[in-house]
Amino acid sequence: MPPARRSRTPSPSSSSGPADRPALHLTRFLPYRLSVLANTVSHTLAKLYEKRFGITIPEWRIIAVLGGGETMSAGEIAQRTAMDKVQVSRAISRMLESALILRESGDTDRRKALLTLTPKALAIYAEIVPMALTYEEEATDALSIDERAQLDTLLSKLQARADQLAARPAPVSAQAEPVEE
Amino acid sequence: MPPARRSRTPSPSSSSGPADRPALHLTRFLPYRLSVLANTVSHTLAKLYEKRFGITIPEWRIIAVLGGGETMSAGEIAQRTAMDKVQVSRAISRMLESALILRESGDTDRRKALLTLTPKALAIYAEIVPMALTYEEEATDALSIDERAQLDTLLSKLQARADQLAARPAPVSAQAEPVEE
DNA sequence: CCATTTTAGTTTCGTTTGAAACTGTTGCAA
DNA sequence: TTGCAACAGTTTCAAACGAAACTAAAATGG
Repeated sequence: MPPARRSRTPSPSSSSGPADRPALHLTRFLPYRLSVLANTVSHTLAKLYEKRFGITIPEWRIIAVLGGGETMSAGEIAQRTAMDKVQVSRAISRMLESALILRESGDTDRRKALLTLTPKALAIYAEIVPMALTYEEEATDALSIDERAQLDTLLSKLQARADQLAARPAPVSAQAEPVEE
Repeated sequence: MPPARRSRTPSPSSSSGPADRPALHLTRFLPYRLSVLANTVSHTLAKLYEKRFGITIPEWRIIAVLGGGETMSAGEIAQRTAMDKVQVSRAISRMLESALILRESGDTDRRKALLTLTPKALAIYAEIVPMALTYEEEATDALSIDERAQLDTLLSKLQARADQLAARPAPVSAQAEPVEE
């Protein structure tokens, strides 16, 4: 079937009629497409990581940011991985159990715990990074050099805008009023 | 700060040394970027939908595909929304409770239930679609016409490839062996 | 026909999630 | 100082999730 163009501005001339209602095709709707794509990709990688290393995506992210051997606090990890502190806290306790991470409380500030990867986790890092990069390469191997650059630009612009829109307080207009008209 | 280029192929000349290890910066890693972006967008929309209409994203998706007034089965909805049947089933039972959907069992095949939106849901549809399109417009308003076309192309290509990679059975090589060393 | 398999959808169960409450620690200000 | 607000991180609780088991109905085929 043909891609069925969306009718955002049906025609300035027409004054009414059912065709005037703006239509929405889910498969052309950006948030939907992003969600499905990100889901597909994450799910594939999650299975890969789980099968090979027995770790989850949050754990992988932590390994990714600590993989250089640095030490940082849970809060810093949260920032760098775009996860919230609850998620980080839980991932860390799993990693403590599986001896992937080392925690020692800082002496200057006993609230902050200093976290470092164990050699076991560093070994995973060494092996998982090429695996992740290979996946990324495969996912984009149908794209030209130009397209990859475009993708980079577009994702950055969209993320910046999405952050703005997320920060904006809910639009003043309609709030929990019953649907009228 | 400069975009910090990734060193995939550090230098063909060097034979060893710590700098040879492929590095990975999460913020440059496509799956991570997609996940964060999709999350930001979905979260913003979810709050919007919840505040204004008291519905969740799965419910919104169902409304979106039935919004034209069509009738279809749960399975068909699942296909069109890329949700699995469990998710659809649960969303439908919520919608039955809140009188957003009507279910009548088909006479030719009593396994399939025919689902239709109630007028209440159609009213939501009429109001939510412009809202969704406005969000989409705002999210992309920093993009040129060309860039929007590029985005469309890129998302389609990436999704197609991601689907292939997801369908592929896990790579033959390493499976659940412990990391040694 | 009856038995078996397939299909549609629901339920169950264990896990994951996110928001909010909570604990302990530090910084600040009266 | 001590009292209070801010901060780092954990726990709790209820909702949401996914995989697998389950129920019911239709299709298949012997």
